[in-house]
Amino acid sequence: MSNLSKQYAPQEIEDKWYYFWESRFFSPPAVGDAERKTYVIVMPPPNITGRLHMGHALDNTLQDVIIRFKRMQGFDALWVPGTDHASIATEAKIVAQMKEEGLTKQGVGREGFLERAFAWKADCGAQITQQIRKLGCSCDWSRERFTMDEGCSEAVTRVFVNLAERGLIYRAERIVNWCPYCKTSISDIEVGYAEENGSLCYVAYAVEGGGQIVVATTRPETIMGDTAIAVNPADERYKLLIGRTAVLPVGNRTVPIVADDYVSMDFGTGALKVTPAHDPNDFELGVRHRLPVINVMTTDGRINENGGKYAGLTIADAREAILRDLELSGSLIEKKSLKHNVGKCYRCGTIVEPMVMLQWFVRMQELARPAIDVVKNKTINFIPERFEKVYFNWLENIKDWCVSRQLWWGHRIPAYYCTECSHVEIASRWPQSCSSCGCERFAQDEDTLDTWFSSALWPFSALGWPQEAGDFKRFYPTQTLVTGYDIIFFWVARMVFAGLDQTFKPPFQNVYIHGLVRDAQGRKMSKSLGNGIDPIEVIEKHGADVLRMVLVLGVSPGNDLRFSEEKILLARNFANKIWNAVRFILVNLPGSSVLGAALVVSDLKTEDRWVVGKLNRLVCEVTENLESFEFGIALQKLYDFTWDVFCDWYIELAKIRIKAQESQVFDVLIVVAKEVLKLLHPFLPFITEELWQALPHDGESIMIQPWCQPLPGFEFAEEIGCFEKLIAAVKAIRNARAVAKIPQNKKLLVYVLTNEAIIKDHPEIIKKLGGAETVKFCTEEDQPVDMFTAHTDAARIFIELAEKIDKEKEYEKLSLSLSKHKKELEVLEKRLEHKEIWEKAPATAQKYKEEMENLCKRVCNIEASLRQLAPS
RNA sequence: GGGAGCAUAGCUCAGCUGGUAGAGCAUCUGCCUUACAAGCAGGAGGUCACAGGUUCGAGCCCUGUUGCUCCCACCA
Repeated sequence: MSNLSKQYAPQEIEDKWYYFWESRFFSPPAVGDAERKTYVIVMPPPNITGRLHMGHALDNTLQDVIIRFKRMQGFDALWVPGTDHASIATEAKIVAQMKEEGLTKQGVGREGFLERAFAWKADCGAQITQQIRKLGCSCDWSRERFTMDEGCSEAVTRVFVNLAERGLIYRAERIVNWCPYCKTSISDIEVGYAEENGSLCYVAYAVEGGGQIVVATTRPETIMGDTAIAVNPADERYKLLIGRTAVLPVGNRTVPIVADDYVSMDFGTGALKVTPAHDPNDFELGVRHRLPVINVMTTDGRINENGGKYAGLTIADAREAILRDLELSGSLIEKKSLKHNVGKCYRCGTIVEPMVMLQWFVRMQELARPAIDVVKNKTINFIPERFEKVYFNWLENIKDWCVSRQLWWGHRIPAYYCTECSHVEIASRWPQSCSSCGCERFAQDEDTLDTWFSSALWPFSALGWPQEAGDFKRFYPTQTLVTGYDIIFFWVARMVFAGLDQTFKPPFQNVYIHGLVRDAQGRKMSKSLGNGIDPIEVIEKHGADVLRMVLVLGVSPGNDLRFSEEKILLARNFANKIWNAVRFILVNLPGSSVLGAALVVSDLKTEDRWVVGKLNRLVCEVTENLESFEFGIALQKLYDFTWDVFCDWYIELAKIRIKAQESQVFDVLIVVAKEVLKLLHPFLPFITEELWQALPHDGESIMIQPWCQPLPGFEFAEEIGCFEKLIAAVKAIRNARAVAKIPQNKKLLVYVLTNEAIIKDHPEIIKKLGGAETVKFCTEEDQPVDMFTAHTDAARIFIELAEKIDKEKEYEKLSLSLSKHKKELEVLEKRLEHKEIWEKAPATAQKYKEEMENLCKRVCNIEASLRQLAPS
């Protein structure tokens, strides 16, 4: 089989192999051999809001690398794929889609809306799973899940009911973040703060019985919601006013002046208008002083009927109108510009309004504790470790979680209100009768749950929980979670506490955190910038392996990654390199003989031992790197070995033997190539499969080959060092040629003076790789005098020049390099002078000593040459 | 206000537990050597941000400084 094209064409092979694998190897049995260990990853489910972006490609590539590696290591490796209903994001998309058709949510009704949503899910979900396939992900599609499928929904209901029974879920009027655009409450972490220019208005309130009090506010439009003015009890300026009442400058209502430590005396005037309905701190203050709560806003971001004459205005308009009125009435004392932070909805960017509303909350304090502990005691490891801090910081300062959303797309809250007595039943099924009044008519809560509520259960709900048998039993808890640092709070922390609380086990052992994919300029890829690169386009142009390589090469845990055209070329060239290396073997392969046989030490030639020994080291290193999630380093080492050791040296060496009709070299070529392909397979699954299949092989597929093991007895530590002396000699010749400016196509006459057998025994290697026509070995006595000289530790090399050398120049040059080497020697000597190095780092000391010896030899060589050249 | 990350060749970045600074691209020189010009060989290019400290030895550890980025908190 040698009909491979000169250049690698991924388009022709990828789909073929994917479907070959999918039907055979992705799905480990639910009831397995007890001896076989499992390794499980549950895929972070992509939102069904659109196409996959580069972040998904990175996330999934890393997971596929791990899962393929573990599968080859002999684990029953399971990777569960799925998609997320992404309630708020998806609902927004569907609303937008309906708007184009002139429809509204209310118009089509809840049923009609859900019908559309499920159709959207079917469509978008299928597209996403197709894209994941294109990437080459070896996940088990027979176990594909969706956060709103029957099982996951059951899990959600069950957890909600369970938490409610234990008093960990409650419904209450609390201040929440309201997005007037999405028309739903959102949790604290779904609000992003950005600094904006605003103004701080100083507004005078008349005090009953005379005088006035001036407050500073950034939100004059909420004055109608004021229910107090607060001052610090220690503030001498206001001591006499505490307990009196003030009159609102608009609307004429009176409010008490209260004292509270919360108020800082040095901000503004030291007096604070208290609006419990629209500010979290004011709400707390209101609770302490039993202040009434007056909501002045509607859910779509306007002033409501409590706002009197301003009712119906948008918040921005109301602010202008009130300021105008305050100015007219003389109440507006001053307006200073002030930079302050404004909260915006994570999804749509609309300014979020804090509002008091009746919502459902999860009591977090008690749930957070165990989640902190499992990371503290290393039951769960973050990679890199530093993200633990972020995690602890959040959980240690946790606030209750608002989980109800005023949306339709999601898990409907399993709370049922008795239509007679309003009693609430929380149950997994529609209740039979009211436990309070006995009547049988109920209305279910209209709200749905925060999308992250179901995400929190994903590691176990995706494995079949609450069904305890089957997949859940065999595969839970999982081993590794791979995700980005941007969702540590949103998701990771919540999975940990939900898993511990519901299954009594941590849901995973390792949390591998990766960064964001940025563009070539280092900017975040985003829709608004239009700088996003579609992973599928890259795959179509260059193949999935190239995309995967770009994403893994240079990736390091927790760090962002730049994506550039330059890297694509690097990866493409590498794919082409391996392709051609194997093609070289195949086109030269002698026809009939059985090749790629197991290697026998005694049969191996010196360069074979060198390459096999290097491969052995590579296997150890790459395995270690993969075990510790150092993917970028592992791939870099594979790149270096493949290109430098295997292609540039070993294949070049093999050519000599192929020309001599030796067939045993093919055993080594094939064995090394296949081992490298196996090591590369987790990273580049398609090309490695294609090439592995093209080489003589046993077995169905590379993806189920046992992972490479270092071969005992094939370390060849000494042989490697020895052979590298020969390499150094060849390099010295090449170098000398370049320095002497002899073009490549001109063959050289080379003399070599050496005591090393490895060099003396391989004139053919020096000829072929050094570009020499003739190689002659000489001794001290008969060494040539008028030739260009180069030095290695082990040899002195003379090459014939087109012109006679300038002895003086040559002498100068050699003297220079001699002094350089002597300086190096001095440095080493100095280091070894200190006794401590021998005690603390004997290996290093030994290395230095050897280096010194080599350097000494080289210095001797140069000195000898100098004597030859010396003007008499 | 609190925390984190980054600063290494012209550019983009690697560099694990301290042991003589690496890759790709770009650049320069020479090669179409029958696996690959998406290639081969060779070269040039670095006070590892700055200042101290620990150590026989620091890109790596400690302290401080500067610059950039991010996250969290949110005194109206």
